[in-house]
Parts: sequence; structure tokens; C-alpha cells
Amino acid sequence: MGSQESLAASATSEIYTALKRDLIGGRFRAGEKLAINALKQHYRIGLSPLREALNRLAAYGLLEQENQRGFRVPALSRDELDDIIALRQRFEGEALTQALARGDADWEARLIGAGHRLKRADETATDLEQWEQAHLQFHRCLLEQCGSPWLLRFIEQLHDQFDRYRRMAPANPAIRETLDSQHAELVTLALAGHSRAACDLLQAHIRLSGEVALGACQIDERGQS
Amino acid sequence: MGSQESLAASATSEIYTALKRDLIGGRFRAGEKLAINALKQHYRIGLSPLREALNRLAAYGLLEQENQRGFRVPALSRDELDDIIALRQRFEGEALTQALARGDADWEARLIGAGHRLKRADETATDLEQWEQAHLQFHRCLLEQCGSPWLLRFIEQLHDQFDRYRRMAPANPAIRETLDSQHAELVTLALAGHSRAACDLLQAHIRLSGEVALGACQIDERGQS
DNA sequence: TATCATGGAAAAATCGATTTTTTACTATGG
DNA sequence: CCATAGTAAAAAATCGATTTTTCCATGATA
Repeated sequence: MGSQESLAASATSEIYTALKRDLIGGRFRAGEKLAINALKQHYRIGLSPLREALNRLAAYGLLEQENQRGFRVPALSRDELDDIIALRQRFEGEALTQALARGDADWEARLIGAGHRLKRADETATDLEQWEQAHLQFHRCLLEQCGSPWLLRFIEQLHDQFDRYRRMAPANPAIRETLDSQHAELVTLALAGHSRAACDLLQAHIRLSGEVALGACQIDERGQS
Repeated sequence: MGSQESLAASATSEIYTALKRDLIGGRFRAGEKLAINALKQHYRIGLSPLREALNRLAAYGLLEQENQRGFRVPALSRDELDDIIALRQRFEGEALTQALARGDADWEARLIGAGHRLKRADETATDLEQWEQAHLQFHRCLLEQCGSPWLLRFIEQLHDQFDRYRRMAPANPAIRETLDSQHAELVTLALAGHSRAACDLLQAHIRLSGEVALGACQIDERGQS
């Protein structure tokens, strides 16, 4: 009752969600080979739904799959992160421009709401996963009006990839504060309809966030040597 | 899938390849619900590898999946095709510009080779699937030097989506001839290093190819009414 | 007539066991 | 000492059967 979408649960989709969360959240080491039996026990799930979820994640790019030799968590690489950052800047800049051109009053309201929830999550800082959720929703809300489902799909995918790096990286409270303030300013510029300025700020936001994420590569390199 | 390192065959990857080919090749009706048992028999494959392949294809966007109610071939829509075309133009234009800036002698040689193979396939026209393969390889070769693995991945994905429309659409020999000549000219411009002109031509090529693909939507709309 | 309940067939999802393939280890010959 | 063939253990992939859920025809009720 009351739920907008009846998300009929299934073992596969649940384990998919859980694994995705844990992969992005950094609960697996980069480059690690997944022991399927161990996963089966840890998540209390049967083999079939587990394997189906792993296949989905591999197709999505959060896992690598080699025929007959199972699944592996992708390594972190500086080059790949640079690629992801550059594409995020272009794609999200594009999407924001279009979103501003198409946004209506309802969207403005949702954006303010998402911005408010995020600010609250910044302040309370009690539950990390809750902040991550609010942050993701905010960035989604900002662009969802752009009118291009495929562009949004790619942006989401890149965002997930990016977050894997960011969440492996050490926290940087100084930069974090700037990033938080940028969120608020993004709302202001978006509502004012300053397309160009909003776009520039979003790209700066991604670049700065990339500075933090870069820390993940250094950790990874140390670990390899 | 983009990077398949292992050459070892597996039932899952084989059925994945076969299903992908048949989905893009239009051997399923748009909107059709897949009867898993029928697929099992038709492809002479067990249930587990089949389901794993279906999960991969759903994550890739060539199938839709609803919890507890199986898999469905996505409908064709004019809006989606417009989205795909617009993104292909932007992404591939971007990639071509970068490819030209980075291309070396070896790439030039490969491009000439791919162009030659495609021309031969145009002329002989004996085996449709063979031409499709040469065509795909040509477009891949044109952009592969761009240096952005993620951009290439998205381009490939959009190309597959696009081809599903194109191959459902009725053939248009007149336009086909123009498209073929554009391939040759793309090679010329690329080798000459005329970045801007090559980029414009590629975008025109995609737009014109889109005109053909549009025919699929009309067929689909007739079928629905 | 429209709505809602019901049961059984069909389909999807899941499980447990089996088969196949890889990996790690050991012994053997060059 | 290195290379390599053999083999046992482990892991991955696949199969066949079972369980769960949906779908749809039927009939009862207001």
C-alpha cells in the first residue's frame, strides 16, 4: 500500500542491489577475484540468482568476467579515472544545459527538495549510506529533466564508476566543504536559469570531486608495489 | 561486450553472442515476450547459461526485464530513435576528432584495410551478415584510436541499439548508395587529416542512416494500431 | 453487467547435484 | 636447476528437478 511502484522482490534483483552497493562502497578490494561460494554464504543466497546478478554487474561494468574463470573486481587506474572524469564533465554539462532549457515549476520544486535533503544529510552526517543516497538523488534530480534517457543512463553508469574510486579514496574534509557549498550554489544558479554559469560550476564540481577520487589510485598503486 | 579477452568458449558467452545477433538482426518482434522454454529448445542450450545471457542482455539494454515476469524485447519508439541518433552524432563526432588527433601510421593502414573490406562487401553483397560485420568493423576502426574506452563503449552500445532499428526498417537502395560512398569519403578525409570536414561528414552519415532507420518506427506503429 | 474470488495450467525463478575446467602441487626427466 | 607432464583439489559452469509466482478461464456475488 502506498508505494508508487510495486517492486516485486526477487532474489536476483535483491542480490544485484546488495552487490552493487558493496562494489561501489568499496567493500571489495580492487582486482580481487570473487569467490562465488563465499558470496553465496555471505549473502545467504542460492547459486542461480547470485550468478545472474554477477552477469548483470559484469555487463554494467562493475565486474569483469573471464570465461571459465569467474568474476573479478576491476582494478583502479589513473587513466580510467581521467577518462571517467572527462566524460562526466561533458555528459553532465550537456545534460544540465538541456535540463535548464526544459525544466518546469515542478522540477524546480523537486530540485529544491533534493538540495534541502542533501544539506540536512551534510549537517547530520550520522549515516554515511544515507548521505550517499541523498547525494546521488540530488545529482539525478538536477539532470533528469534533460529529455535524453540514454544520456541519463550513461551518466548514471559513469557516476557509479566514479563513486567506486571516490569511496576508496581517503576523505578530504577541506575539499568536502567546498563540494557541499557547490551543491547549494548549483541550485541557486539552476533556479535563476543561468545556464552557462551552472554548467561551468557543475564541471568544476566534477573536477574537484575528481581530485578527491584520485586518492584511490595512489592507495591502489602503493598496494600493488 | 567490448573486451572479451578469453578465447575459451562457454555456453553462456555463445548463447549471449547468438541472442545479441538475433536481437539486433530483427529476428524477434519488437515488444515480444520471450518464451524461455522455446529459446532453450531453439538454441539447444540449458536453462542456466540461457538465463545468464538474458540477464547480460537486459543490463546491456537489448532486453527488458520485469521481476517475476520474464524478459521482453523492447518496443521501438520514434522518440528513442531520435535520442539515439542525436547522441551518436555527438559521441562519434567527439571520438572522431580525438581519433584524428591521435591516429598514427598503423591506424591509417588499418582504416584503409577496413574501408577496403567494406567496399568489397558492398559490391559482392552475397551475405548480409558479412556486410554487417564489415560495416561494424569499419565504424569501430574509425574511432578506436580516440583514447577513451568508456566513450567507445557507449558508442558501441548506441550503435547496437541503432542497428536494431535500421535492420527492422525496409531497405532503401538509393540512400544506401549514398551511405556507401560516404564511407569511402570518410577514409579520404580522415587520412587527409581534415578533422572538421570528417566530423561533419560522419554526422551527416549518421543522420542519413537515421532516415532509413526511421522506417522501422512506421512499421511498428502500423503493427500496433 | 461489472467486479471480484478461485483454481489450475503455464511460466519464471530457484535450488541441489553433477559435470567440466582451471589451478596448485608434485614428481620426473632433461 | 628449469621445464614439464601428471594428478588431485578447487572452482566454475551447467543440468535437471522443484518451488514459487503469474496468468487466465470460470463462476459466484452484488
